[in-house]
Amino acid sequence: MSEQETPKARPAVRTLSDLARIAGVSAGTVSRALAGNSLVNTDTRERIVALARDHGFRPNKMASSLRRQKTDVIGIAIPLGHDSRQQISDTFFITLLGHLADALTERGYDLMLRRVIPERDEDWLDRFIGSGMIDGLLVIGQSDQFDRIEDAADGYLPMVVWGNHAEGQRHCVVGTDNRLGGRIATERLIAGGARHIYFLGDTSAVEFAARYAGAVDAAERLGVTITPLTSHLSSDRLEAEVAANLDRSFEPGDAIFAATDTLAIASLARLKALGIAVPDQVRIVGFDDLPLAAQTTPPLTTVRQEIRAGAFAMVDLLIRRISGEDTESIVMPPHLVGRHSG
Amino acid sequence: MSEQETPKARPAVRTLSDLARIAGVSAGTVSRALAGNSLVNTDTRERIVALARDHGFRPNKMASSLRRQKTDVIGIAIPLGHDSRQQISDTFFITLLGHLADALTERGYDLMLRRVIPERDEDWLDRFIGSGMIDGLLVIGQSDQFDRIEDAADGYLPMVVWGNHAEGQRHCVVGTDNRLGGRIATERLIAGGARHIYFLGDTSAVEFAARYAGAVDAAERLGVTITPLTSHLSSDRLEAEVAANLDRSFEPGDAIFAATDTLAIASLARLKALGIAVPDQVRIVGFDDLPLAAQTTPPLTTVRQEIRAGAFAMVDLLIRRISGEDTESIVMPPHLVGRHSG
DNA sequence: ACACGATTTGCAATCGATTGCAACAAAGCG
DNA sequence: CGCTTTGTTGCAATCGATTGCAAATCGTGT
Repeated sequence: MSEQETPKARPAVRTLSDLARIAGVSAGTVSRALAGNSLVNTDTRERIVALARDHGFRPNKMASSLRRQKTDVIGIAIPLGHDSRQQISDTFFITLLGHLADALTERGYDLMLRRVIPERDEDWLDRFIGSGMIDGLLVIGQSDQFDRIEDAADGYLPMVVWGNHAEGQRHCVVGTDNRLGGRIATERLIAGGARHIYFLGDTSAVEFAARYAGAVDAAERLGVTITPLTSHLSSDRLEAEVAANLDRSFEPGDAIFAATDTLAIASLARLKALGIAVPDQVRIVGFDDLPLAAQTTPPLTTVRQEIRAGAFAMVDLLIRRISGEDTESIVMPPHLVGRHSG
Repeated sequence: MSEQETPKARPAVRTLSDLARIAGVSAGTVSRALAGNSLVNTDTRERIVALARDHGFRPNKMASSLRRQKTDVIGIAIPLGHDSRQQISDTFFITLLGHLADALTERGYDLMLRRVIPERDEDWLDRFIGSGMIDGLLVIGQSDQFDRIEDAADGYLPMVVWGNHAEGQRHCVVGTDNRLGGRIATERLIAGGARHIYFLGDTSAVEFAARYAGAVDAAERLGVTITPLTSHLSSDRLEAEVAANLDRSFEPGDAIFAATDTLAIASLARLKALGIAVPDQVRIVGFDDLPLAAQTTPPLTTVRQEIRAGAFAMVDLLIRRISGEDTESIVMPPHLVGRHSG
């Protein structure tokens, strides 16, 4: 077994200079050859490339990054401000992350993921930016860090944020028109006969606050009562909070607008446990249109966000910002997906 | 607005030398001061630390990594071999990723995520390892890359893999005893009256193959028929494949063992659409015990994997490997969670 | 007053790849 | 044949932080 251990017991080619010595050229030439630089003679280049392959040589990325002042790595920060536990597992964020990974990989970037708990680390944004490890930064969700993000954006161009767009904000954001989404969800409920709407969500996150604001717009305009109920997204609290919030007597005309499909699905489960029929006794509308939303009983009526398109837009904007352009934000329209829950 | 733009229009302290000049010391001293090295005078150190804070100075991590030959970054590779699209969104993998992020952050590591499509990139493992960007590597799922992982493990100690453990394998793995899990799932179905079991999953991934093997063990021993049906996990194919696989006439005694809760939940939805009652006409058992499993109708009977414990174990092993120890694999026992679907 | 030890600081090499500039050779031109 | 042009290659500086070793400072003991 240990004698087998040396199929390639060569001195190990670790650096450009090692390879250069073997090839009988200088390190500079090897560097240029591997970079496909046309300055080197074609024969030389092919010989060097072949040698590199044979010896399994890979240039050290740290050294390269240092010299070029470019890492080909994009940072992804997930602030867990208003909800410090485990928001990373929220299906929506994860789906977005998956698509971002797709888009970035396609463009030749690696991604460096960092969970951030702003309460414990005031300095998270500047630290990440200043580390020199990343060429650009994507922030997934503003959480309650809107102001800090604004501050950072003043001095750091290559940053794009997923979240809500506010009038006159300075950082570049991609997201859904949350207020409009809240409005159409609420209008749907009211059109279905709702007279009293409970909003389930955590309004200290700006995205959700905007959905709530939209709901209030519609409710007030149409003369319907609306009551906010705070429910967090962290998986360890979600069920209990939803249960507590729904432990009330519902009357005809009551309805629920959940800030998130995750919350809506938990509500569905809770109501079933309580023996309350959806949508007959209580109507529910969610937000996101996760794949799961179509599979619940009854299938969930929800407001769709275009996650994949959003992810690709974020990457596109970021890359333009990296090259110096000061891009505008993108606000995507939400679409109501009418199914059977509300 | 643009006049406001310079609240701190100082020359910008970007390097150790910049700060050293301001502090009136040498770069070496600054480096030692910021590292908390006791060689420097306490007064000097405090002065330098304060100065660094005032100027928002952050040492360049690339330079540091290069010099120290240590990056404090752990790579996480997600091979999408047997299922190239979007496996990253599989809830199980994502949950694992979340916990890994927790554990690594706690230990002071950053994480670099890389989706890998081995078909398109033969060299993915050595490339990641050889890049010099990471101090260690976690691989989430062996997919169909078992042999390649074995090869790499011979020459690279700091690597831990989530997946299945095979007799005599050389790479360090953390995972559930999939074969045993498959067995107990199947025994449960048979105890409930099943005479013919359909296995839903993709046996080209070793983890799932082991679950199937366990199912076959139990079925053969107890004289029950078992039929494998190939269903992939990628979100774009999953529904159609499950639908196609379940588009058959079920007879009394038929049951389904889904390799994954995700598949089980999709099956539940499909059977409901077909008007087939669970568990009265067909019993179903899943695998993973995702949070969602408790919320389906009927609640899903499944085999639980301890994801969080597994994630922390992986990180623990990895860190010991980074410091040179050659750790053993960890195989965790699966637990049947009996609910109502099977 | 001098030597010696303990602290503290500076100097300069180092990590490995990249790249501007100079050097050199070969080829083209008058 | 001498001179310019084109094509290749080497040399050495550079990115920014770290660290072994030497040097400087201060204090103390004799």
